[in-house]
Amino acid sequence: VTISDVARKVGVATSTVSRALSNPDRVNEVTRKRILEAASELSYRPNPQARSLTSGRTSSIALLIPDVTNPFFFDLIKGAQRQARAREYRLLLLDTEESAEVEAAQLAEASTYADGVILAASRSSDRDLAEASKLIPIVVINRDVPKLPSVVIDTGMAMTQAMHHLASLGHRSIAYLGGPSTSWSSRRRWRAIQRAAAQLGVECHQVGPFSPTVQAGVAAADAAVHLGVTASVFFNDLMAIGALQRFAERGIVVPRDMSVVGCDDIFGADFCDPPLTTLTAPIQRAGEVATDMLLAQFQNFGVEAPASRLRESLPTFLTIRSSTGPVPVGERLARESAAPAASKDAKRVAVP
Amino acid sequence: VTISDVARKVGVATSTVSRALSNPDRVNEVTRKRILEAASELSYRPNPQARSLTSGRTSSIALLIPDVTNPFFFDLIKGAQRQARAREYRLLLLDTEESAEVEAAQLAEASTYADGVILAASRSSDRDLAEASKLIPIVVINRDVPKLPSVVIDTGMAMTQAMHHLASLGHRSIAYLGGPSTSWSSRRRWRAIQRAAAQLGVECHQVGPFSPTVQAGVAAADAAVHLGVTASVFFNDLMAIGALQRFAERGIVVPRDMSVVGCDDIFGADFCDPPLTTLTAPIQRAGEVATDMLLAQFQNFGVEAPASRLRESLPTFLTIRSSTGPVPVGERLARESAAPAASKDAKRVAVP
DNA sequence: CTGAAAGCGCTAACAT
DNA sequence: ATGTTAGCGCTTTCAG
Repeated sequence: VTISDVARKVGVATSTVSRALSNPDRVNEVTRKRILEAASELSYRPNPQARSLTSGRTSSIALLIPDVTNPFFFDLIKGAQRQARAREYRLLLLDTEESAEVEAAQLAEASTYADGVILAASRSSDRDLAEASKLIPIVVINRDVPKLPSVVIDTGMAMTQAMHHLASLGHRSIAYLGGPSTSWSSRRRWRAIQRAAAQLGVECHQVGPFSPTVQAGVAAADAAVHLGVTASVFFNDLMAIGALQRFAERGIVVPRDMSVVGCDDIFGADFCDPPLTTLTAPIQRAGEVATDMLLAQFQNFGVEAPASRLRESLPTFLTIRSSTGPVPVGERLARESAAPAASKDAKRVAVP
Repeated sequence: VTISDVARKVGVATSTVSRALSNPDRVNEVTRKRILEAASELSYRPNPQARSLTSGRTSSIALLIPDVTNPFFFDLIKGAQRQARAREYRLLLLDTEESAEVEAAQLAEASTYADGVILAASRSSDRDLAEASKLIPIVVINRDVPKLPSVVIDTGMAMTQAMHHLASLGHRSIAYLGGPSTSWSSRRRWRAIQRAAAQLGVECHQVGPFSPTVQAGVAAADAAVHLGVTASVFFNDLMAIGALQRFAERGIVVPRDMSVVGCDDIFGADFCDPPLTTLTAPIQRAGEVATDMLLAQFQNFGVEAPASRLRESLPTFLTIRSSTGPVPVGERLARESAAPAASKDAKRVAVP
């Protein structure tokens, strides 16, 4: 059942039916009513393919994600899905498998069947992204590319809070277990840590890179122990959770022997053992905002262009649970006498 | 850049280009090579909309899920996404918001832009599903609809194992905290429990329905306590995890005072406190299999029809962790004298 | 406000 | 093996 079936039934031209459906106000109210009625009687459903062939719009957006099983992205998907649906767009889910090449390929392909792309935690270079953005509107999440609209979850403030929290508990030597080397977020987090550490006069080390997974958290835990720190800040909750298991395995009691800080507050962070002190990120909101920004780019209905912002920054906050605690007094004394003039400079330690 | 640009450049008809791209073996090898070359020089990309307009195929399938944030579905999404990609299909993700109406609407719409639909944990009636399957090929997951291809995760065997496990630990009174009343899976689980209970001579009660969420697990925990059972089997891990938190809150030590069994073995089941004894389900595999079954329906390339199976059953197994343990001897004696002739019949208890 | 007509980019008979 | 010719279902000028 096509548009011409409806046209025939009503006794008008197909173009009138088309208008009645797409530009309701450019057609007489009475005829429109008759058309709508006939359409529903015939249970007519417009063919999206035909529509996009002429209009150029596909009413769907693509969400590119490095790994769909990473719980961090669940809420992102949820947010994007919800907002897309609210705006009558379809959501295509693409997994880039943590690979820049796959990402580029998906991006190019998506440009043929989607109106826009949301790119989460992109692994591509700025150059490639700029290039791709000529093909199709893009919004990046947790990434800062010149000229590209982005939404970033800003962990800076909360990370500073976390460092103060640790310092106030007596920690003087802290490790940052970093994420993938291609991760813009990880670099930012480390910078925030360094800054806070310098200000607080605590020693901090970066170790990594690690894959942002539970599995890698196990290795990261061992690295932290090897460094001899009393507190470890992990790139994300996934790693922190893996580390928690590893610490338990090695008889290292959290938080007595080691304080642990995660990041993101994903599903599970509140019920692991012990519940994780972490940086709570508005992930779902990020998905919604990104979707809105994307749609704003191709929905400028002559509206007084609200000068759609190019960069939306979402704040995080520190959630203190049970994985952080005070440094035992005995240990603190021992450490202080052993390292009377702890360097104030942040150090970078590589792990093979 | 369209197909005719390529045709002009090579000096052939558009149809030849089309063939070279779609039916490579129906065109001379030399010309095909020249066409492919020209295409890549012009960086030609076929227009999927135009293609589907004529061919009728859209190269995309839709995955309908009651709630994208439910971790159970993460792996399902992963499996479907992966397999779709491998078969060069796009995956549209649709959230039905646990509602039969939304599901029906999405299903109808999807039939206009997708080649097929995977329907996970459908909330619709058999009748509606049969109706919908006339519009578009459907594969259902965890559901049994006459004539519709399905993949079910069969928890029956593992549930029996779990009951044996509990019985061997001395439990004689067990609660099943059920899922949504529309959940086919929940009904099946209860049946398996009843059967095993009868065989083992243990008393069992069903309580519910509950929403399959952490939040509802809290309420379910209280219901289990109220029943005075020594072991609770939850519809899924989400509920079990919520219950674990509630038990801790109320000072009920798991597994000393209460044994807890979950279902699915989702992300988190292994690191909650205590780690959950649960029925491990091959969820990702289910997503892959469902995708395969769906694609098989419209990819019958004249192949000797392998009589594609209508029902694929995936086994689960019992994973014993730390949330189940023996009934304390004192308590067992007390119970036995208090209820010397415990009923062998399963009882259903409603909770307001 | 409505109709006629010309495509959008591609595929699929049907010819050759 | 390739070219010709119709469309697929819809939108969109351009005329009335």
